[in-house]
Formats: sequence, structure tokens, C-alpha cells
Amino acid sequence: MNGGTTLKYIAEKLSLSISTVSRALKDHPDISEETKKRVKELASLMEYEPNTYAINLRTNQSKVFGVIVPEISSYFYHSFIESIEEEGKKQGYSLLILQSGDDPVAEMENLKLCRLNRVAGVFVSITTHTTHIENFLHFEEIAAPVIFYDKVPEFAACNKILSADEEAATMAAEEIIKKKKKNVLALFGNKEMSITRKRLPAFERIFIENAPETKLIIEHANSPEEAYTVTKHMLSKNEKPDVIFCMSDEILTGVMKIMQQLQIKIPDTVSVIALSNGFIPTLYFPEITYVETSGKKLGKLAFQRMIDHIAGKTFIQEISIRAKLVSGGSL
Amino acid sequence: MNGGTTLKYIAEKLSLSISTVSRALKDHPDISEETKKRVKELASLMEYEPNTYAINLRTNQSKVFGVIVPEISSYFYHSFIESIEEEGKKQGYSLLILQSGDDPVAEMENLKLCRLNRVAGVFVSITTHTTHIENFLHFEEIAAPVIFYDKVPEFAACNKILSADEEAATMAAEEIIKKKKKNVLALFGNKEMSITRKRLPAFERIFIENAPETKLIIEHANSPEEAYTVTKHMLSKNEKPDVIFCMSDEILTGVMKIMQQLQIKIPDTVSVIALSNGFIPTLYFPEITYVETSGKKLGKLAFQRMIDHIAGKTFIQEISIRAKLVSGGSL
DNA sequence: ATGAAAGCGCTAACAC
DNA sequence: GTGTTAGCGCTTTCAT
Repeated sequence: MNGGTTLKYIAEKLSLSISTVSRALKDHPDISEETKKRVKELASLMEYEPNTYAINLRTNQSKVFGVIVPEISSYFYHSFIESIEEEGKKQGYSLLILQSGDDPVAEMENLKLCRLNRVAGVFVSITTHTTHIENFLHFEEIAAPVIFYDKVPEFAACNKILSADEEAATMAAEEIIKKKKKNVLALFGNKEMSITRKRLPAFERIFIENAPETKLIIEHANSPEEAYTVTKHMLSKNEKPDVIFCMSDEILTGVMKIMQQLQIKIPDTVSVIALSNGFIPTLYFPEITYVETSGKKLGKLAFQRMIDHIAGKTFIQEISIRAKLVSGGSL
Repeated sequence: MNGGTTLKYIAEKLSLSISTVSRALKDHPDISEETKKRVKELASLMEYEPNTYAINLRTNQSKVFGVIVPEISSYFYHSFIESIEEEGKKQGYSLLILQSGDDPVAEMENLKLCRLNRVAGVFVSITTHTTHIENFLHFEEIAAPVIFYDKVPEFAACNKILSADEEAATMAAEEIIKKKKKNVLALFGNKEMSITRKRLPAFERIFIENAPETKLIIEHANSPEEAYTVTKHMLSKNEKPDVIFCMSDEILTGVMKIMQQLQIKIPDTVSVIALSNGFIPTLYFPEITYVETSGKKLGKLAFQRMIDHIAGKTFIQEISIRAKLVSGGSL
């Protein structure tokens, strides 16, 4: 295995003690230049690599971060993972990717795996059913920092890195008003979802405050199919919306399907605007105007917070990334 | 850390030796039922968890698989990862996800990381520039099994799990012929890519053999944008294609954009068929007919091969997953 | 049926 | 400047 070169082996070859070799490799000041040179030469010749597990055993820590995601197959989450991976690599960290599948039981098992792997820290987006986060808090006390991202516990005091949900919804609403749309169909996800609970009120408020005359119809859809159906229904009415707002990529895909089917001209007949992670809107023509909530940026921020935390800056923080309007021509 | 319960701790509490405790926990036949019971009770009370690193250190192996992907942000790869993750979890394996970004240097670094982490095996999709795979072969000799998937070395003898590229291209071609299309625009990716080199000849051959009268135009596109441009150009000609074949999701997105822009009726005016990993085609109306090359299935197969390999079935194999036609209404 | 001891590879406190 | 020793937590051989 691994060529199997160990400190012991090098020590024997050079008739030195193991500790001398260890220190030489670490440029310990006590060791003579001469010895250092001999040791390093042989080490590189033998392609010596320290045994990670021996080190982990001693330090009870590993250079691995646990990343718990509800599901990998979502543009948002894998762009998050990608970003953590890139940042981590620079500092010698690897990633343990764990899927919770929105199941609190799996989530706890994953947390346990993080403990068993003595991870240096955990990034977690909690499931929609996670109510108790004591386990995470406890984990943080006895094991390693926990950074919550995206789906975070609502009340507890902990490190949270958030998409700018309110800001994004606000920006979309403002853009709609700016474009003088009067008849808004706004599609949101499941009412229980935390992102819905954030995006919806922020969205509504802008209209109430800035354009109370707007006719605003709020609908909820739990899947692209539901979004399709709801939209189809609304478009069949006499008074059609002049703009459709989609809370997420998932909803956008459902809406766009019926738009294509009915061959509705965007933005001439009906405009479209969405909140998105940034890939889906570019698939259509015209490209859909959207407010971006980027997994990549979120990842960078979460990673930085983790590094700070590890470096001892253990104060609690709640950070949001900035939302960004990307104009596509659909509004 | 971890509540910190160790064998030693349990042993002391129970006035037993460490080895007795270790054996009791493993149901070793030598140990009396009485002792087993006492040990197990205390262990579960203390939430004893064996220290992974100590075990890894002794066994020089870990229950972790390395997964090297060119990029996480591709539906194909993350569905592959997802599938490996699910299968692995059942057997107690975790995943070390490494991105090569299509860079051979990063690829080698990732392989090294796999070695340092004493992974139980490596799944790798090589970069387009990887020419030497000695390192992988060497790794396999000294460390752990290597399963190549998707992008695999062409000539070397090694375990390969492949998408059914030829079969998929063949099926698409046959479907086109079956639908009596006479004027085919076929868009392929970069000529150097191994999937292009497999899909293109298989696709062409079917027409030559079964429908030589078909007018077949082959074009290459390296990006959605290029696919868009090429398609736009071809659609502006007098003799328009009656069907467009897209080698990949990437190309499909480019093609669909211009189709939407020109408001071309699918399949009435022009039909579309693609080879796909299965998500993108469902975004459009009508849904695009495609031949599926599923990352998920590939993952399952690759995982099974890995398990077999670890179980000692070290013979070399080259396996392809079956392609599947999914009808969407676009052809 | 149980215990003692060695060793996996590494680090660090403590000699000399 | 270099060596000795103990120990991280676990498994396993060899006693008893």
C-alpha cells in the first residue's frame, strides 16, 4: 500500500531515530542541516507521504468537511458543493458529501457519520422536517463547527449563511412594478417551506406599499406539474395576467412548459420573471429575466465563515448573500 | 470529542481487559454471554462508537470511495454521484468527491488524495487530455481497485463501465428512419471527444446501411452557442432539415433556443431527437424524444463492479449500460 | 473464558 | 542535535 514508506523505514535506512526523521521533515530548528538534507532526500526518493490516519488518530481531527445536502441533484446544491470543493482544495480539505433526501433520520445518520469521521466542520442545509437542532448544537460543542446554509433553523442562535430571499423577492417585485405590470400571477412553492415563508411576504409587501392598485394573485405549487396546471388554468381566464412570477426554478420549468404549449409570446403577451440559481432561465428564448440566488456565492461565504470559525472567531453570525438581477428579455 | 467513549474506558468501568471488551462487542464465541451482555449494555449506554481512524490505521483501509469527476455541475455526473452515494450508504461507504475540472494535473492530485485517504476504491472519469493511465494502473496494484466510468481510456486493459454510446446513437438513427425522415441535421460535439468518436460513426453507419437515400448533414458544435448558430444557419436554407439530432444535452439546449426563437413547430415543421441524461428534454413542450444514457444506471453498475472487485473478482471487464428510448412527442 | 502485549504510523514531552 | 518513551484506539496473537 502506498509504496508503504514510513518514518520508521527512513529512520532505519539512515540509522536515525523516528523522531529525528519526523522533525527533520518538519524543519524543526533542532535538527542539523546535514541531517535534514539526508532525510528529505531519501523521503522524496521514496515518495514518502505521511499516513493521514495516524495523524488523524493522534489529533482526533481530519482535514475533511462534511457537507449535508437535501439532494445533490439540484443545480443550487451542486453549485454549492462545487464551490466548497474548490475553496477547500486550496487549503487541503476534502469533502464528505452526505445526502439527507429531506429525511430527518438520514440527516441524523449523516451527522453521526461526520462525527465518526472526525470532520473539521459541517455544512448543513436542514430538511424541511427538522425541528430540533439540539443535536447540531451539541455536535458543535463536542466536535466541530457547524455552518447552516440555505435551509437554516429559524430561531436558534447559530451560524447561518442565507440566500438573500427577501431581497431577491423584493427586487423581482420592484422590477415588475417598474415595468408597469398591473396583473400579476405569482407562483410560490409549498407554504411550509422556509424559502416560501421568506419570499412570499417580502414580495407581497412591495406591492402593498408601492403599487396597491396592482392585481396580485398568489398561487402555490408543489411541483413543476402543479405549476403547469395552475398556470394553464389562470391563462384560460378572461382577465389574463400580464406577468408571471416564479419563486423557483422548479416552478419556472412548469410555467414555461405551458407557455410553450400555448405558444404565448414572451414578453409581448405575458412577461415572465423568476428567482433562480441561474441555469434554467438561460435555456429558453427569450432568456428569462431572473433574480439570482447563487449556490456558488453562498458556498464561498459559508466556507469563509467556516475558516474564520476554525481560526477561533467563534462568534455567531447570520450572513446573507446579495441578490442580483439578470435581465433576459422576458420582462 | 464524540463523547470520547473508548474500549479502554469500558474495560476499566467493567474491570475487564480491553481485548475482552473488543471481542464481546464483536460477538466472539470465546466470550461468555454474561460478559457480552454487560459490555454491550454499557457500550450502548455510553453510545460507544469505534474510532474510525484507529481502525483505518490498523487495516490500512477506509470505508470511503474516491470519486473523480470532470465536473460536478453536470446532470450526468451528479446523477452518477448520487447513485454511488445511495448504493454506498447501504454498505457503509462514504464518498470522497474530487473534481478534476478536465485538468490532468488536478486529476493526478486527486488520485494522490485517494491514496492518502486509503480509499477502498476509486471511480474515475478521465479528462479529455489524459493520455497516460500508468498512474491509475499502478495505483490499482499498490492500493485499491480503480473503476473507469464514462470517459475511459481507449486501449488499456482495465475495468470500464460505459454508457451505451454506440447503441444509443444507433437507436436514435433507427428511430429517425422509422419515422421516415429524409433530411437529417445531426449535431455532434467536439470531434476529439471520445463520446463523439463513438456516437458519430454508429449513427452514420445506420443510415448508410439502412437508408442510404437519406440526406444526412453532420455538423460539430463545441457549445450550446455554437449549436444555436449552426442550427440557425441550417434552418435559413432553402432545403430545411425535417429532423434535428442532438448528440448531447448541451447541444440540445442550443438547438432548442433557436427553435423557440423562430417559433418552429415541433414536430410538425421540424422534429427533434437527442441523446440525453434525462432532465433537459422534459423542460420543453413538446417534451423532446431522447435516448437515455443514465448516470444513475451507470453508477449502479460501476458500484456493483467495485464491490465484486473488492470481493476478489478481479478479472477485467468492460460493461455497457443499455440505452433506452424515451418518447416525448418531438419526433 | 480472559488477559497481556505488540504493533499500525505518527507526535511530543522529556531525557541526554 | 538526537534518542527514548509514551500514547492516540483498536485488533490480534499468544499466553494462562
